Amino acid sequence: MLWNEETEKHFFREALKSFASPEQLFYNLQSGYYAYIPKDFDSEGQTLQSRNSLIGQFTEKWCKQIFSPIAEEFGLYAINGVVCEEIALTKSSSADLAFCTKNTITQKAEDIKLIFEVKMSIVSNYKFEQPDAVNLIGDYKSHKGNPSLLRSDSMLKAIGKSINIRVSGSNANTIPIIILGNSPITSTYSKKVDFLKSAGVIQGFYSLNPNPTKSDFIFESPEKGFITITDVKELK
DNA sequence: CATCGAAGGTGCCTCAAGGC
DNA sequence: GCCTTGAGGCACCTTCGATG
Repeated sequence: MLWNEETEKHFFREALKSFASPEQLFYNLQSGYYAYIPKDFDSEGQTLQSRNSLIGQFTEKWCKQIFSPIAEEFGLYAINGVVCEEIALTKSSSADLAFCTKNTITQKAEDIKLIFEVKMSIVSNYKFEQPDAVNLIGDYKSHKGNPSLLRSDSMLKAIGKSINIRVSGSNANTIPIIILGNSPITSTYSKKVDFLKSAGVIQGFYSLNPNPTKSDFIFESPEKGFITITDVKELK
């Protein structure tokens, strides 16, 4: 299964059940608990920070799970947090996910076959009702937050990290880099992702969320530098 | 045990472009 | 001309790992 609203509800339910308080996961507004600030709502001075790390770790593990069977078919391991000093993957800035020939965190460059950078977050908006109900109240166009690849910051971070790998030495030249998101991109990056692909810097930006909204969205870029994955077969 | 730095993803502010 | 919309950039807070 690719990313959908159930995935997001699952994240909230599991986090609430095992370790997180509602205040860590949702905005606590006067009218209730919200995943994002709905448009036209007052944020009441809040900027939620406590969810960031949690959703970051969740999405990186989620990507590992969905890619593991594919890696195995190629005789490779899908590993989170891969370190390889010679291509700028340090302990503090490791590869979110990578396909490797050996099942270890620290790798030699020649054993890394594919690098993923994960840039995913909660996409739609939800309202939490005590004790454990999480209900969809709108897609990403209905709230103030820009999820995943729709944020310029996220695109710049992904591009910057990829360039950092590319300029670290000749060892990094032949390893493909894929950016994984769960939202579309903005129109202003459509041509840029195609140029990054043709220039050989980043081999693709993939959205693993087939239905981010019921209204219009950018499904793919002209040269397929950005694509929306619609089933697991296509992903392979 | 304390400190520091980096990465995680959020809302706010500004400004330019487009619609009327 | 004014108003709306959206992209870009910034500051923010939390967490975690490395280092002293």
